[in-house]
Amino acid sequence: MMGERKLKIVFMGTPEIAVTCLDRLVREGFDVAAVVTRIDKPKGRRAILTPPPVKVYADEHGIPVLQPRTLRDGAFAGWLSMIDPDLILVVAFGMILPENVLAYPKYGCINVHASLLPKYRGAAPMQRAIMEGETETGVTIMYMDAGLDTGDMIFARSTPITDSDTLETVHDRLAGLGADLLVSTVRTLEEGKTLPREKQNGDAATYAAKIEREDAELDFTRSARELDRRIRALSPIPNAYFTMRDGRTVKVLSARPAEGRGTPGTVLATSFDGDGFIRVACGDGALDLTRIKPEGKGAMTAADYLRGKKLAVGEVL
RNA sequence: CGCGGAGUAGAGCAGUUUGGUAGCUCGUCGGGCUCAUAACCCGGAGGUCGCAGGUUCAAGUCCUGCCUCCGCAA
Repeated sequence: MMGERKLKIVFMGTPEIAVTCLDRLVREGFDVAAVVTRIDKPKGRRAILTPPPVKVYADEHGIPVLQPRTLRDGAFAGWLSMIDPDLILVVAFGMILPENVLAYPKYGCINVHASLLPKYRGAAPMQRAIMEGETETGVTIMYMDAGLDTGDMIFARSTPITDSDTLETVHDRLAGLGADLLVSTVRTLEEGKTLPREKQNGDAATYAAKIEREDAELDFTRSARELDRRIRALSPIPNAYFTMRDGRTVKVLSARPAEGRGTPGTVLATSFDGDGFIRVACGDGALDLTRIKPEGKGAMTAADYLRGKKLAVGEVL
């Protein structure tokens, strides 16, 4: 086609959601000249050095990978001018881009963020949105600037959050939407057209802080609805948990709100029907725990747990 | 050598301290019974107790080495 120009792209990203986007770009035939991702980090009990998903993908597809320790030195600047990209695409990268990098590509640095900006700027937008009981969320494509997710918005697309959504389902949906929008974005640029550009309303901004251990703790004095959201927002990683009287920890893999009342943390009822459930009284209502993972054990249904451990109507927390 | 829990029937567990015939709750198979229940009653099958070696008359249990799973921490 006339006026089309192939843009040389550098892709920066780290986890799965970035792989989804990168994969789509590659499949669509865009010129991904190189990938930048974070350095391998120790994972698991033996502290085994594990490469980020994006590195694994890039290696499998023969795309050059750079894993800089910092972006703020001459080495990175030199590498960048050697590649000389027209456009930098960033998806869940995990490192701050310094001014000289932001200013380098002719077509700018474009980011995919998993929320409807300006809400939920920051590290854990999907988890926070589910936790807060939002009924919809989405993805936003934006031009990056020096602030944290504060750049001008290009495209956005929303998706509802239902009562049965978990981090996993929302993540997968947003990854798909993000990849779609990213493709449209690059395609528009290659067609020589101008992208829409809208400033964020900073007054409406909220911040989605990284999930800390304390965020995953279930406090049964809170409402059942709230706890249910927290469980879904942290499933399957890292999973919400509570601590039993003996100090052992129990992760709640899945649960659902139920009728019932009592002193928070009290077991109100148990069932062996199907997967079974353990009904725990909350500050408001009750929660049926259906799949759990006791400390040191594997995942199991409530029924399985009850088969091995006698549970009367005693307290839990 | 980061800290800790665990591996026993298809599932979840007890038994290990004080070595002495493999146990519980389910599931499963066969039979009976009920309007009904995580139903109930009767009977049966199903285990090289993670792997290897050692001690012992005798090891799920004690000793040594190894493998695997899980929680915390990074």
